[in-house]
Amino acid sequence: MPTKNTRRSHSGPKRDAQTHEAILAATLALLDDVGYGSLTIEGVAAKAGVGKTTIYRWWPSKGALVGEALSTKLSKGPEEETGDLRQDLLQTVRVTLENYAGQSSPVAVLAFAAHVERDFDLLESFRKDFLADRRRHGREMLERAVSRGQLPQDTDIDLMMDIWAGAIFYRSHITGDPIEPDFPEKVVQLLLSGTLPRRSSD
Amino acid sequence: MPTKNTRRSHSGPKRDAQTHEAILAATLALLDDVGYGSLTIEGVAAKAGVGKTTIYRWWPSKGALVGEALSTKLSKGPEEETGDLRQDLLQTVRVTLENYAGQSSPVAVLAFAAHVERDFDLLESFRKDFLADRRRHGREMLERAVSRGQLPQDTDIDLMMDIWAGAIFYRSHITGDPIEPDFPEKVVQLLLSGTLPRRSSD
Amino acid sequence: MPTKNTRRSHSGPKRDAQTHEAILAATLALLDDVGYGSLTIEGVAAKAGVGKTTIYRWWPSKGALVGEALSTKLSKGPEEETGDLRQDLLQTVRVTLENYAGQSSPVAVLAFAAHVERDFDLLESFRKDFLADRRRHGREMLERAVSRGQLPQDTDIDLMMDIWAGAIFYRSHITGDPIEPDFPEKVVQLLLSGTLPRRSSD
Amino acid sequence: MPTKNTRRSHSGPKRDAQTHEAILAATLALLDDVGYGSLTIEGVAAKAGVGKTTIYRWWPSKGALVGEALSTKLSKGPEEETGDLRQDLLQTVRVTLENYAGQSSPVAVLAFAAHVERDFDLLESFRKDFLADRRRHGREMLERAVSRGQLPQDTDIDLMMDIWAGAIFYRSHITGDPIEPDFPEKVVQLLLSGTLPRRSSD
DNA sequence: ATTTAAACGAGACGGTACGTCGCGTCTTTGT
DNA sequence: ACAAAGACGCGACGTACCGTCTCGTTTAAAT
Repeated sequence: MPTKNTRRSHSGPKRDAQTHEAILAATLALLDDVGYGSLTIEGVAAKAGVGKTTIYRWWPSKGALVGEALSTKLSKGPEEETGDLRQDLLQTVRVTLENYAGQSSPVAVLAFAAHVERDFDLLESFRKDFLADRRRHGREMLERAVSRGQLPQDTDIDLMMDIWAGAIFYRSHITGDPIEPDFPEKVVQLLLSGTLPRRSSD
Repeated sequence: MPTKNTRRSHSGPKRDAQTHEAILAATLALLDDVGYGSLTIEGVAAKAGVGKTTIYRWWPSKGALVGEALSTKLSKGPEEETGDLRQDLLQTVRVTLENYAGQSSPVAVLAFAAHVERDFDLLESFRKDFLADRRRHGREMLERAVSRGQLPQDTDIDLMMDIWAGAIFYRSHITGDPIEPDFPEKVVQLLLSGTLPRRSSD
Repeated sequence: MPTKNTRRSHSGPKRDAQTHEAILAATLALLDDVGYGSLTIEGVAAKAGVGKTTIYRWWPSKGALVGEALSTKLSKGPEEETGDLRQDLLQTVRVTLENYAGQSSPVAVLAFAAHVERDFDLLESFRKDFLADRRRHGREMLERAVSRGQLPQDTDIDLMMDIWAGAIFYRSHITGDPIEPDFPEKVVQLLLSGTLPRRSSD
Repeated sequence: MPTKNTRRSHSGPKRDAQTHEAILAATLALLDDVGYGSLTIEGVAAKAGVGKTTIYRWWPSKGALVGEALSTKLSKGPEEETGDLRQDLLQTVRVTLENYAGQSSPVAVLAFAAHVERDFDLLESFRKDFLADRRRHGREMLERAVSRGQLPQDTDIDLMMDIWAGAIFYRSHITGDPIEPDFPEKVVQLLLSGTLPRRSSD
């Protein structure tokens, strides 16, 4: 069965797909060029060759616009799962690293998150849509590891995710220290075995 | 007739200590009320009963002003050290938690950090002064633990600090999930022993 | 003894005279160039090399700005009076002609009047200040003529003024017919003696 | 299936007479409500229940639309002529008074005239069609009076018309003074006999 | 004790961007 | 097929703050 078009009687959004994409592209370009704080709707409009009105018609605020633009860029997780906990964890950490510290406009995530904190509506959709989508894979992967007995029944999955995401986020945006290629391995090692020496083999 | 003027100023540039404090206090108050993004120099000046000029005389930018205001609020670490690694770590994590997720204006930290990312001069002093001051205690505490043999020689101290600070930062500012009272214990436990079950007692 | 505030009447408007004049000049220039309807505050600001804010600080609306600009251009009446009714009337009609149909920005008067009709505050000041100032001379001149017996006691002075001003206004702005040099004489002649032939000499 | 649609129009361009009238009616209604300056095409379209496109299809500009709307409201002159100059003049002045100062949307005439001054095409048709139509009756009436010897051969008919129309226009739109019921009589008296006392009877 | 130079409050200034409104054109959609 | 509905690029609106710049007025230090 082809279209199950849910549009009722008529009209619908009627929005111009090309224009829409031009706006998102201009937004991402300007995030790279000038950063979130200096990004202006007028600037996006000019760069996209579009009227300001068109932007305001579809996005209620700069935050919402940037949020959608970032959504199109950030991965929701690796595609495959090996069943090997350490390997799967490593894959997931690497995706997070790419999302939060990759070369292309990662800086904006911080400013976007900052902006979002004061905008309740946007905060809702940021957490419900954006974040939840990107945490789902990791959560399910860990849940499977628990059910397979690779992790204890009482494992705090949220804590694990906050630790790896937080470490990446904090290092890349707050301390600014370089993130070495073995950073994901180290994080995974610490997550699994901690820092203290083990009596027996690891 | 005794002066009702309590001013006592002296050193270097003739700046008025009362005025200075009124500005910082107004800044902190407005951070709480309206957030970093909506904080304006004009607003601070009005709230402090001060001319804009006076603010611009002493701080080059909104970021610098907020940075100094936050510095006066955020702790540099616990005063004492027990020598018990787990206890000392717990104390330090709790201070970080208070700094980043305490009730009073913690939100601004995120926005401040976001702003700072595009302001190179400010970024420098933020990392060299503000952050380094607040990381020094934890680093030295961990270094002592290593030298006492409580932690392996090759312990990645920066990684440990990024993990606890990042977890707190990420949960309080990004996911927004509640932080339970046992959160520091859980973080410390994971930092020390990881998630995997140990063969022998922990 | 508390400080008695020595500030009493000072500060005042503190406005920049040069800027003020540049704005009025730019306004008059643009009235000539593009007309009242197409005159924009942004245009005036740009031409005067001034921020929009400065204009809005001192004038509440485009109408008020144009009103003041026109006030500086339009004469309040001839300086001298001969006592010869026909001559004095002629002088006054000629001033009105120059005001309403002179080469420099007379067109704007019509549009200004049109705008003013929907702006009650501006209408008040237009009639109380602008118009009254420009009608005073004619009214007093005619009153003196009445008291000298040159005109009947029951002369309707307002009607006379409306007739000559209206004729000029109507011809120059509504019908657009050319106004010949003898137009003032013809108006004065009609005002004094009407159109019908007189039994005796005129 | 027979149409229950009562629309019947078709001649020339296929324009819908009902729609056309609805637009003109909405235009007049909005002229009264908000005035010429605040009248918008979008407002007319909304009030008439019509698409903007339809308006733009038939009228090139707001001025043209208002011009046509006003044309349908303003009289071209009294129907009968008595041959008594004073009476006929009085009738004509009264019609002009009703057109320019009557209760229904007279204000718009001024604004329309103002707009028209900068729109050359519209100005042409305003003067050639609208005005000429409404001045024809007065002109012909006066010409007949001249040919009957009731007025001198060299009477300046245009001047007479400008004087009564101008006086009405000026008083109602510029000075704003009230127009008493005997205003037409006074104007006619002055037009015919002037202000100066006559030696013999009037 | 008086002078003097700074720091101060106030706020005007030239600007930039805001978010809104209406323009006149062009496209889609439903009857 | 036509016209309503309305999206579009555009330009001006009037507002809020920016950071700079005079203005007098304190006020503490150096005469």
